[in-house]
Amino acid sequence: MNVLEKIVNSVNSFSKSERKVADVILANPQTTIHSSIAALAKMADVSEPTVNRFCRRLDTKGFPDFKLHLAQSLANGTPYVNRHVEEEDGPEAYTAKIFESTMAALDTARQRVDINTINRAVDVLTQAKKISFFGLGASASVAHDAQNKFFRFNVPVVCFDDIVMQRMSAINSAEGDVVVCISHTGRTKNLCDIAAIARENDATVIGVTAYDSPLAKECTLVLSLDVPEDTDMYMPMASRVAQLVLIDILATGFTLRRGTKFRENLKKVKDSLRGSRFDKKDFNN
Amino acid sequence: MNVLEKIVNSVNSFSKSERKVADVILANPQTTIHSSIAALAKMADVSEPTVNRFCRRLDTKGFPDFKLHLAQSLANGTPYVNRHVEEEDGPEAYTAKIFESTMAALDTARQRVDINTINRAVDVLTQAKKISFFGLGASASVAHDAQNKFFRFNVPVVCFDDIVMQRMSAINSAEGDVVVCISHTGRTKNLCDIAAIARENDATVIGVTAYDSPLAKECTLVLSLDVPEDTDMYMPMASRVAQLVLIDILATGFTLRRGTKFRENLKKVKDSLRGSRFDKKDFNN
DNA sequence: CGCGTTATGTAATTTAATTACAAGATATCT
DNA sequence: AGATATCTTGTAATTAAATTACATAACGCG
Repeated sequence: MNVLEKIVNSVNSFSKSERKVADVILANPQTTIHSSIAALAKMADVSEPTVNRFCRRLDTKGFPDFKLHLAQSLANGTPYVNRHVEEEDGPEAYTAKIFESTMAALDTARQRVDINTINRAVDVLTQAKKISFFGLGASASVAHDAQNKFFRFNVPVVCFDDIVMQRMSAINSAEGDVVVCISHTGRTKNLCDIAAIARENDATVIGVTAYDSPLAKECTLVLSLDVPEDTDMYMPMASRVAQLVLIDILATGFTLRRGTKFRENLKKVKDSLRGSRFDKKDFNN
Repeated sequence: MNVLEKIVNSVNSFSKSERKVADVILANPQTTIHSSIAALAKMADVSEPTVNRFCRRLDTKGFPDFKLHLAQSLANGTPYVNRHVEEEDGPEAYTAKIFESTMAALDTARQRVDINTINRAVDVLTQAKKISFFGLGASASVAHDAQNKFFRFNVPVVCFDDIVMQRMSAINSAEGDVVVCISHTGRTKNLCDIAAIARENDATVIGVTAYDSPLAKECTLVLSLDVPEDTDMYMPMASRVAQLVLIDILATGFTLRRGTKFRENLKKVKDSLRGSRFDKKDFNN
């Protein structure tokens, strides 16, 4: 694990003064690696030995060794760490934290996602007679987004964020149909029911949800992300971004599988939007 | 240029002893970063000042600084870059590329976003009598997501992805109302109209859109992201993720501005979801 | 071959980091 | 509540590391 993450993770096992050191380092990591122990101690308003003890607590040999590790962390591909937003944060602070936490979450997701399952999901999707995306609450917007993407592929795709519609749709599903159920926790009862109903009717059910959750058990294929979420905010943020990226990946896999001539079809859809736009370049939405 | 490359490049401009130092470092770079100047001098069979001079020749402040640079080189930072998906990419390749491109986009967005505007947007939102989120196409799901977030704050919030509804809503807006228009390009004619109508009716219009676009011109406040987009896929991907993160930031700023007691209210909303869930831990959607 | 220039090493100095210890704070138990 | 133990933290002393200043050696060139 890299030192930056380690600091963030063990932030509660720190003492008051160590905490001060951690804050200063996290706030200006670049400055830290070019500072002496004395300078850092002064910035954090603690004594030099405290800084030293802080370094040792993180399993480094001492301050110079700590700086080395820190330098590597910063240079590494994962400079982003999940940092919690705090009460007294100003706009710069929370903006930076949210961007960084999201990037950190995506990095984690990338490492944990199972490529084989993705590949199989793409397989199933490309052969689907009909694709349905179901989500509730925050996951509903992910489902909508998925619909927007797959709709461009000229395949029958529906999306419902209404339990009754979802239920009706699930009951009417048949072999060859693919149902994608999206839920961060995988514990939304209604959605579990939908998944079960769809499977009883021989549809293939793909779950974009937590590993080992009740919903996961109802699915044919589970794409789990297991992204750490900032519970302080009481809102799904990073997890939902990861879900969206996963959808992007499925959509991309889909187009690649369908080949070049299919891509031309995509371009046609995009061009069709041009009429609704003001001139200059071309682009979507 | 990283230090390792620099050593290799300037290997012929070195003196005999410096060359010895370079050889030792190139042979065991990992060892070097954990050695003292004395140890390295001994390994290279030169004096300590020679090592020091070697470091300075490479434009570092001295030996410790050189070790820092070397450590960073070794961490071989593959920072996130926007890598385009290609026809022949397999599942691992396109999965990695999409994750990385998205992270790169977020990184760009973070650097370009204007904190002042964010702060002002949060200001306006906290004082809003009513908040409306409008988007079309792919941006509609971003608008939905925003609604889902702000709805938890117990403020009057609406979201329409239908031009007619948007239009009616815009016409009925009044001073103190805030309208958020979301569009990647900012060239969707219908949305520009909506923004203009809302402003004519004294609403504050926040645009989450491209800088200097037709839509931007109609807005009171413009939050531009200017994220590079992979045009090959003909789908908005990274841009929409950046928009979502921006919404997260606005929502976070909102809750922070409203203070602690308000956060308890948020928790209440979250807890209310519990009944619809299977047990174990608690979380959203 | 001798002079000037550059390269290198030795020893002194300075700077930085660590250790040892003591005082203060905090928790725990009676 | 008070006393004792434990954990934190800081001050001062010590040690280690790096840098500088200077001297000597190697090398190139007329």
